[in-house]
Amino acid sequence: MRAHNLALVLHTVANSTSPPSRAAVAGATGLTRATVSALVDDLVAGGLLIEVDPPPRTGAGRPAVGLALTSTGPAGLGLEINVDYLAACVVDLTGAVRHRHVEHADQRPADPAQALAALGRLAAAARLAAEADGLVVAGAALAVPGLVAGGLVRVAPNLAWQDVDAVAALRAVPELADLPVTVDNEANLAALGELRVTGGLSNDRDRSPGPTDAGPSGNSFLYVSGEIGIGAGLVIDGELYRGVRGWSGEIGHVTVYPDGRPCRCGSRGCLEQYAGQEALAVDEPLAAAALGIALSAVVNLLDVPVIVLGGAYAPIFATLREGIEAELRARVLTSGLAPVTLRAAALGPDAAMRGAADTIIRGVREDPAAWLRRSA
Amino acid sequence: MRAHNLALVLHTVANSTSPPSRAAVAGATGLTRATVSALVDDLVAGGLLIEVDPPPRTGAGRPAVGLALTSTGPAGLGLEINVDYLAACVVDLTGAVRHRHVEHADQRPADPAQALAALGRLAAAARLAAEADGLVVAGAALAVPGLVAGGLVRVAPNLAWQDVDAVAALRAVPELADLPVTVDNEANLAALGELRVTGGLSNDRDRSPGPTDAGPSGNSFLYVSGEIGIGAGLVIDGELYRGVRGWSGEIGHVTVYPDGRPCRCGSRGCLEQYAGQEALAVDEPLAAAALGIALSAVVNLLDVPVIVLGGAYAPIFATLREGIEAELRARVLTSGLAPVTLRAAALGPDAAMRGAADTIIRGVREDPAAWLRRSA
DNA sequence: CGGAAATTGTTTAGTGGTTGAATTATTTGA
DNA sequence: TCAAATAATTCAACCACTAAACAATTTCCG
Repeated sequence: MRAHNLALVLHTVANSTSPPSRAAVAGATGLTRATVSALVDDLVAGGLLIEVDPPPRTGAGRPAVGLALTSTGPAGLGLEINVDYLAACVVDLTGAVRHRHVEHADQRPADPAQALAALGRLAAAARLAAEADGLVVAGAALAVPGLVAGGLVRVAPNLAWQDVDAVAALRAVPELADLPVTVDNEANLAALGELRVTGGLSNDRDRSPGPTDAGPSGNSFLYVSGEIGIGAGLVIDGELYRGVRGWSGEIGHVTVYPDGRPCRCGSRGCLEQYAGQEALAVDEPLAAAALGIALSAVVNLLDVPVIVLGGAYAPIFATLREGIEAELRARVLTSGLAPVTLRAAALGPDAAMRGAADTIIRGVREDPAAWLRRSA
Repeated sequence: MRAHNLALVLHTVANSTSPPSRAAVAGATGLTRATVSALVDDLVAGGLLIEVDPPPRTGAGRPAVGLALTSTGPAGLGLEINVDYLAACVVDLTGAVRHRHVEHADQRPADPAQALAALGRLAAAARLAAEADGLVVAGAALAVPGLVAGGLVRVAPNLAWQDVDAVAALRAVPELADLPVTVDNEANLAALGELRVTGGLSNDRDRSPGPTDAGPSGNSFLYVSGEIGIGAGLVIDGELYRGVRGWSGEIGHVTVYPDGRPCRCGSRGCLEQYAGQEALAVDEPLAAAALGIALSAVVNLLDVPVIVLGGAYAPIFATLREGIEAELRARVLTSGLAPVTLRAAALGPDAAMRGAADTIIRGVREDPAAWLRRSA
């Protein structure tokens, strides 16, 4: 219960636009001022919150003390390995990117061990730089362009990887040996990165206890990442849906034209053949129509109100938009009742890396009690 | 916290195969025997649990007292209105169907008010019969073949309904005036009915605190209901996913052949035109292929491990199976890593009605504290 | 200016619910 | 017949939250 309330308080502070007072937090959470005081004291002592200059005064009464997330506490290490670059970044509890290291190099000739060793060096450097700033790296997450299951990269076609234990390889680096490390699909993590930047702050779920529970749009969207392959990350009410075995989001192999072009996956008419980077370069209208057909299926099945186009789609969003929306209008059953919002990704190529780092700080935010135990 | 633990204990008892003792519940939940004793006493006093004959002895020691859900406590009233019948059933806390009333009659000539009045009479009779057995009906849920939003039936094409306030109509019946009533889509509720009968009992989510959290299949499946239209209900980890606005599951209007047959929704090539009841009667192999294509999209997107075919598909499952599976093998990216399980629905035409009743008793199970307050 | 009102934050007593240990109850087995 | 084993209850202690009083600090208003 204590753990839950600590998270609740932290969450409330994080989602406030201006530094709230203890009393404001109490009002927002429904807890007593006394309880919030006690919880806040713990969070301050544990280095998760700091007291800051009070927000501009409003009326009579003793002046409030503002609360904010610390920028010198736990941090997340976000890593990414992709076809033509390696990257690492450090994000602090406030969500600010504190360090960012990118190394451009074609990874395809390298074998997995080489690539991961190089990434490990990058990660170690980022960690060192972060700790010089007083940050404590709480964990690392790695984004890969492939299928991940059980902590293993099962297959990453564009890297020519198969059954690679990336976590073990990274933890073999001495400077990272003590860090908890996870791996995840690139599109999934990019979706989380997008969530943090756009919808992440206004959390519709724990709004004040209104009577109507017909949740408004909330933080729900499908992030579509157009690279050589096409991946998607589905976020429902602020939470990433990974699928039962972690293999969700393979929108690239949704059938668009049943008897169409053969795909490297063995099937025919996959979206990837019509809206992948190669096809995109040749025929944009075709890509838009194909995307529209596949996305209509998603909306019909899942009632997702927002679709975010990322990766290679983001820069050419304007030219794709109309073609996609035409298909959505025609093919989504409920398009007359409420339209589907289509927009370009806010984050550029950093989305996956940022999302990876975010999973770490999200972990701290959701279970601050664990962090307090650790730093006690 | 008390409320949470009450639910936890009730859940543990409900999901046990043989009547567990208080000590067994304590072991399974991680609570102390003392705490469980106190909680169980409340649940027994409130009429949710009963003490039953102990399970067969195992060794030395004081014999245990078995615990089980009462069959004379709260009950759910499940209602269904469909093209050619009205139905009502009463399900008790154990999940047993205690009463079942079906009235065959074509509803299309009737206007919504007439149909709902007739259903109201059926529901009132069912409630009366249930209360004669000592049951207390805790609420009612209605299944309709249409789109539901904000408690209203927005559109039910096969009933020719539009913006019907079915809840208000039912509560206008004097015998039902005091009952909480909800409405939901037929396929959604049928999926819940299926969940209760098959996967509902073995709940993978609160299994003992093992280290690996790579959840095994769990209670996740897509229920596809083939009627005149085609609807789907998606269950993820034992929970129904309704979509942000409650409009998920419209698989009938997923595009299968982009330039195919025109559909009454205004689009072209919708699944419904190839695997709806009319198309089904004409060309079964075509229906199977179309279903296979649409279902492949679902699996690629959501990584759903199990697909359940219900409604008109259930009786002809054997003839559809191979055609669907061929498409799944070809079109699902991960079909080589783990196959998709295809099976026929276990419940017949009662599925939606049973699922509706189940939502009510699920409500009681998930918040027993509310029930105790009420019966105190 | 000075006191009343307002607002924040802390202190203190009280309460609900859980834990842990000791106790009672009831059986099997030597 | 007594020891060991298992089930359930009792009771004191404790933790975390609540409610209400209180202290601190400001604005408002005469």
